Amino acid sequence: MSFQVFDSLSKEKRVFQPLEPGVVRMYNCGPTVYGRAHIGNLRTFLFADVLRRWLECRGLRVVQVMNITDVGHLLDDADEGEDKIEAQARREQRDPWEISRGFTELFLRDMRALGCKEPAVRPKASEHVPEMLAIIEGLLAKGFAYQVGGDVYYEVAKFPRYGRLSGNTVAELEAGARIDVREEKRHPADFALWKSDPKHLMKWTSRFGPDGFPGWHIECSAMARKHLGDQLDIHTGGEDNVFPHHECEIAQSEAFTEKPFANYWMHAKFLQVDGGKMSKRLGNVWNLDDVEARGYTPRQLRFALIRGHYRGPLNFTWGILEEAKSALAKLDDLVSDVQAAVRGERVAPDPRTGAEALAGARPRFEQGLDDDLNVPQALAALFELRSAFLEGGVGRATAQEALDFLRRADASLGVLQLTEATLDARMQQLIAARAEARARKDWPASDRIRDEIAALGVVLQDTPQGVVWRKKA
RNA sequence: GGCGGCAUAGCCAAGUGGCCCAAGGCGACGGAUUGCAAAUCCGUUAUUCCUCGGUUCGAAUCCGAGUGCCGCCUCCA
Repeated sequence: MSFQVFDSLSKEKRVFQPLEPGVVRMYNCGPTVYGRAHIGNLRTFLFADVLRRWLECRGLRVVQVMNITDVGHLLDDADEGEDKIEAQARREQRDPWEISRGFTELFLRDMRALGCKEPAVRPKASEHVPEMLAIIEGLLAKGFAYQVGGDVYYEVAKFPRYGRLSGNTVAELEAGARIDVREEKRHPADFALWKSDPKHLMKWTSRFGPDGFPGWHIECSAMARKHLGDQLDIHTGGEDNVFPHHECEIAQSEAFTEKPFANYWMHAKFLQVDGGKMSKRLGNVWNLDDVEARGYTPRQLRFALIRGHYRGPLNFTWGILEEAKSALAKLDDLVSDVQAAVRGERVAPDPRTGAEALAGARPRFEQGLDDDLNVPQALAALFELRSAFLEGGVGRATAQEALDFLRRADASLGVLQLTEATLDARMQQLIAARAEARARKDWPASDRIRDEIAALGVVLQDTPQGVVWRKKA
């Protein structure tokens, strides 16, 4: 079976085939660091992380590039010109560079907390201005761009494929006619490659003047090209990036290099909160701190956000997080039961017991992820394995193989807890003390100790085979 | 107004022409286990896939119409 991905450009599932055998060049549209990443942002980046992990599990070397947009993301794409980071800086009365540095730090911390693997490169827009200017010059030379005073615009009419990704062709944009006409532009859909404005704080000198700064779309074209070359295998982003951002990137990059830009475009569906768009007004723009303040761990959030298919809508509520927490605890139990069986605890007499269930779960898991990252399918395989082991038991040899499988499952999903839990001396003492109390049938004392143990995060179960303990996340 | 997506049990969520009287999860209910248990286990929980037509030997899956919801076109992953 081969890995299939849904390509939003061709709008069909296609077998994934890297341009260079064995290597995947992947560009993930990263955050604009003018604010704290919220759970909607996080969903998109978690999708990119799972994608990267699965490609690696399939034996491919992934060169993952995720940018940080720290300059150039205009508030208004129709170009009136305030930069989002500068706007935030003005609100906070702080230096824009300080704003972007601060939120970049927070973003990286969130990514680490959520178990996202570190990309090979995290380029910053502000450090790629010369590369952007090089593309702009090239586009001017080829006649795809034109200069008006200190501004440079891309002329969409010159690029016939404009609109292929989003369906917003030049003709349809005219029909829609919601773009403000700016006198100096030749067509309302033309977008800025470079702007000049003396009031700007983050600005660069170029032949277009001393007060220049880049347009929003050019940075990704420039960074992708610098770090991955003219052609990428995969380009990802949130669905809101389809238009205008990615449409414009294609126009810039392909006009400049005369080669197809990305072979596969993958877009994660928007996250909703309480059935609608999250909004500052409703106060439901949650971030990782809010989630933790409610008593949930980053790992639980990760599970909740990757549990559904990335192309399906996800309606976030505190309820689904609670649900995710319960479900994840069951998977944790599966892991610790298998680990115990590997140690020879609570194993079935026949070492091969459970082998059939494992033989069924493994391909189901793989086929799920191979089918455009069908995480729900892959997870179902894990839950089925759990039921089968509980019902029929697991032998020691099978347990060892199952543990290898779970390691692979975790390598791709990043949500399991595979480090073996151990009990410290104090905990062992408490458990022994409780056993003693139980032997004396001193139930009040036994229950008191059990509560104490529970408060320390360990749950005890009395089974016919003795006491089983589990750490609860 | 233009472009696009989605509608499956109480809830979340796979499946996209026969393996489906529809996976998996959460919850609920019943039972088991237990000194007790909020812990654990077992069982039950959609003859049906938004509605109405159509295509087909056969449709949740294809086509048409309708309804509802969502996204983009303006900030946003």
